[in-house]
Amino acid sequence: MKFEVAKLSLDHRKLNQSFYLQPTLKVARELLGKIIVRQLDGKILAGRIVETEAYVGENDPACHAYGGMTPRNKIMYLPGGHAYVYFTYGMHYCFNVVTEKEGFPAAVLIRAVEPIEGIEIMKKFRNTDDIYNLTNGPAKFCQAFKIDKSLNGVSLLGDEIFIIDPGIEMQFKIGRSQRIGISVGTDKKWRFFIQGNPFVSKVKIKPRIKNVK
DNA sequence: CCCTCGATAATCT
DNA sequence: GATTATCGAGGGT
Repeated sequence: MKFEVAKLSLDHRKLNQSFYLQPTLKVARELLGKIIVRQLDGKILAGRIVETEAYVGENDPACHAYGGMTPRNKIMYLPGGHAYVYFTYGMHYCFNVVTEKEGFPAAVLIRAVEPIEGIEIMKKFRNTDDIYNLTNGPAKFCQAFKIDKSLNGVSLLGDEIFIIDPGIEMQFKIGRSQRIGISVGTDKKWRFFIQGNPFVSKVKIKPRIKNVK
């Protein structure tokens, strides 16, 4: 049947665990151009990853694992190749790819993708027809792909959500900047994106206000 | 186009 | 009690 053929093809190109066990900054860069696939009720949603951010270990003050393990961040301590999904600002989800070996808490935040398949479904989930506003932000991507905490901790080698190599050479320049929306760790340029791609998020560097009474 | 601000609740201290 | 790896509405330019 049609669905099985598609599934076999996707399995063939699925990134394996050794990819995710690599250093987080490398994974963050190499995820650019890869295709993230969500299977939902027999339907496929897919998009090209165009923007990522790295969060690396207990010494990175912007990483959720800064200061050690908590109930929320324990998924980051799993071996690379798991999904880490968290809830923030009282209404949004963010999706991360866990990286590196078991016990080392690190992950890559998927900040934006370019819609490829299932675009009409994404428009419904996002309640907009503007294709440039579907997936150009970490919480927008989650809403478009129906990602919530039920995916927290699932394996990226499974069928619910995974990443594949498109198998064709794509030429692009990688841009980098400090990470977005954080108040610490702003000295690290650990945000990566495909330069010139129109589906990259609109950047607003958060103004630093500290010690204000 | 731009910028400011409010929403809204899990999470951690 | 404070903060938050965000987004969209609203109003000004």
